[in-house]
Amino acid sequence: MQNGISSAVIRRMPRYYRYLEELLDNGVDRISSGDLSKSMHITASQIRQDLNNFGGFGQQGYGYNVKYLHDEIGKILGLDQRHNIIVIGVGNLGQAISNYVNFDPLGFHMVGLFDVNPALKGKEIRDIPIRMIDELPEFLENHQVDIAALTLPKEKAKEAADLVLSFGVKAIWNFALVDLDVPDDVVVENVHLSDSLMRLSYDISRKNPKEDS
Amino acid sequence: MQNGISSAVIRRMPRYYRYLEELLDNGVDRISSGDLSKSMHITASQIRQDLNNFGGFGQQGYGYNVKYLHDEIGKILGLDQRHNIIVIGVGNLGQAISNYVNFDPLGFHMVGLFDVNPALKGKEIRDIPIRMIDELPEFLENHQVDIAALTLPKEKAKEAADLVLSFGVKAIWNFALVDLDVPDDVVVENVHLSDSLMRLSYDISRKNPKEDS
DNA sequence: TAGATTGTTAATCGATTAACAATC
DNA sequence: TAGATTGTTAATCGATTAACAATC
Repeated sequence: MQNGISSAVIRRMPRYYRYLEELLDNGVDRISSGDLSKSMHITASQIRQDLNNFGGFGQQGYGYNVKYLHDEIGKILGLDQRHNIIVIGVGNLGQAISNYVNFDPLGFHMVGLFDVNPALKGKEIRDIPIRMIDELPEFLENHQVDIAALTLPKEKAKEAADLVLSFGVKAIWNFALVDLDVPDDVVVENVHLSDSLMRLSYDISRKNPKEDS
Repeated sequence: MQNGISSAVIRRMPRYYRYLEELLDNGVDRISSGDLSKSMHITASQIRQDLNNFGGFGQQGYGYNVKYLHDEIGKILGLDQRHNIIVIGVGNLGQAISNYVNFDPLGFHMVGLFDVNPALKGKEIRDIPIRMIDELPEFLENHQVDIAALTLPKEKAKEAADLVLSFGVKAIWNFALVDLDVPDDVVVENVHLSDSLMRLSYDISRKNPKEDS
């Protein structure tokens, strides 16, 4: 029931999870905030503050047990629960996401693919058939869908969002270049690739300024 | 030579750009911070503060000229300059990015595709042939490359990064799940899709808590 | 001129860092 | 026990919001 934890903290959690996983893979079984600090380039203070938003996972004089902390962060992030995902818009990006196998071990599973393009009908990606978008309502009524990934042009993204929301989907992973207005109980996570590219471009000009006055 | 502008501000700039573009498309030619505030759900104060980091683009009593502001933000983000991109790792994600046409109008152009998989050799995406990675050094010597997009497994991402850096590439668009350590004059923009999905998952649990205590 | 809205300074709020007592 | 390192409070720093004089 922990509420109101700042999004700055949340943004760092998956990164902790990743580092801890690597430590696990390397057979490290304990780590101090000081050592983690060095490898992550974050202050030890921030690490301890971040973790203590969720509970005291460490032990004075010892540090943190890697496996335990890893699993606890996993639970915080909801990775102990299964999440079923449908992908709406099976263009290049939609296909890439559907094919991406690394999501499965984290509990995210593709269960349905939808498009408007009849040429795709019946094709399969990792054994999942591509369905036409008009089959979506029936599908949503008969399957548990936790997340809808929107990988379609922005003009169509809004209606797709409205459609899935009207069938009770509560989470949208939005790759379309629109900001979706959704009710309070729905969550949206945006992945705007061109925004990312523009920030990179900004940093490039800043580091290698041409002749800006 | 504007330096030290906070990354919180930079993170918002592409979004302003997008909203202004939409206003332009709709034939709107002036906008006040108050009106923009309403549609973007940001305070008017923040909008004015953000913009004034770069200069006074508005006019008292009038607001901002949409076309002018749009173009100025474009310049700030470096969109007035051409950026040549190579994609290393032409798997599903690499193909998706290579096919994404929306980057071109922003000045980002794919100029080379590289992979290790011989089966891909000679295939083309949008008229760009896929080359083998051992052709990369020669390519870098003969072509202007501004950005290297790394869309390959994390084990290979580090060596790919080292390789392009040794040939003078100064910007990396990193989709691999590693944090790259790079020299000071190199910029890295990370797109970690699974991090994004984990944040979404966190928000889902927060809004619809199961039986957490 | 009167009204509107910016640019900018000052006030508030929140996030990061530092310090240290608690404790394993 | 002595040493190490956490959890947590206090201090600092930075970002957001509010207010208002400047000015178109």
